[in-house]
Amino acid sequence: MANKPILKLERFLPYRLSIVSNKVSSIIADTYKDKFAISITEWRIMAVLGEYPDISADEISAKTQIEKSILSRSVSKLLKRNLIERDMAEDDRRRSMIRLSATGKSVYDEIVPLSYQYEDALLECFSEEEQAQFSHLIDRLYEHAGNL
Amino acid sequence: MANKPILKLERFLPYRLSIVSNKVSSIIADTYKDKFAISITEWRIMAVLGEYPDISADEISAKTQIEKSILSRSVSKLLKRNLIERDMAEDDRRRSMIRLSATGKSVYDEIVPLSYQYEDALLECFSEEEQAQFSHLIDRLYEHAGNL
DNA sequence: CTAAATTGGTTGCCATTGCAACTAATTGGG
DNA sequence: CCCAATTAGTTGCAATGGCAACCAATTTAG
Repeated sequence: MANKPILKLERFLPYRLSIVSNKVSSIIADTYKDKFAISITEWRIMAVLGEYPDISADEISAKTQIEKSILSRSVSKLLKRNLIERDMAEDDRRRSMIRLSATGKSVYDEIVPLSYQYEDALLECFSEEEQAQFSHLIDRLYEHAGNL
Repeated sequence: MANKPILKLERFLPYRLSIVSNKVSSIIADTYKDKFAISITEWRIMAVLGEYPDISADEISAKTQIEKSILSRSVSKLLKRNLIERDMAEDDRRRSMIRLSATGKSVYDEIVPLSYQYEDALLECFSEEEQAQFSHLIDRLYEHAGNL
């Protein structure tokens, strides 16, 4: 007769990964949600723009893994709130060039330290060595997951 | 003058955690989505029911971290598809007692091995020792994140 | 050149999410 | 007892997500 295993959900690694990731993301989101009314998606867009000013929607999409329709709507919203600016590329009038506005930059400058603070607080449960290990393992897992 | 750091999103741990977790979850979801038309949420419900038959919606919610309104709707859907069964508790007619139906159980029995297979495949990029380490670190991170 | 294919971005539409308000059953305090 | 508070679950509603169809600009092939 067939052996029928059960799944221990709370020990299943993909599940634990998801739970911890969601918890971390939602705590972090709370640090800027209340103060600036910015969503996770919007923050990710602003974050890459802080690092790479004047990139196109497609490039933002590539860097953040945000799907292009979602990105398009988020960009509209951020434009309306004057947190970012956009104009079209000279050489290709389909491509947009997006950057943080002055307001957006000042919001960015406030959120970045908070984010690093939270990351530090989160990782303080690990030793230096464990932090490095964990970081490395996450990178490898990500790479490996891509080839499945 | 103020020192204004930038955020390297792709190296920011909460971000990497989220990306890898989403990738893993979505790959795993594909293994049962096509064949059984079951969503991640639905699968989690079925998974805990396979492990703990005849528990209430509230207990499912506690074990899966699924918010109760979402749970309620998912349960309705699973009932309609005859994947689960429900009746009300004798001693408290508000509380439901939910379990997998025969059909649900057979679906469960098909998905569980696939899940374990995927987990193994995912973790094969780690040595035994690294797997144990990673698992342990995730648990600690989860616990620690809870106290922030 | 010009028509077809590709690319960058937007929009329509429907499913999912999640807070808040609600109903109904149960419990607890006076 | 009985009324207020709590608990289990459902539903309304607005926001978000994501596929697919679409438009317009650009590139490529013939």
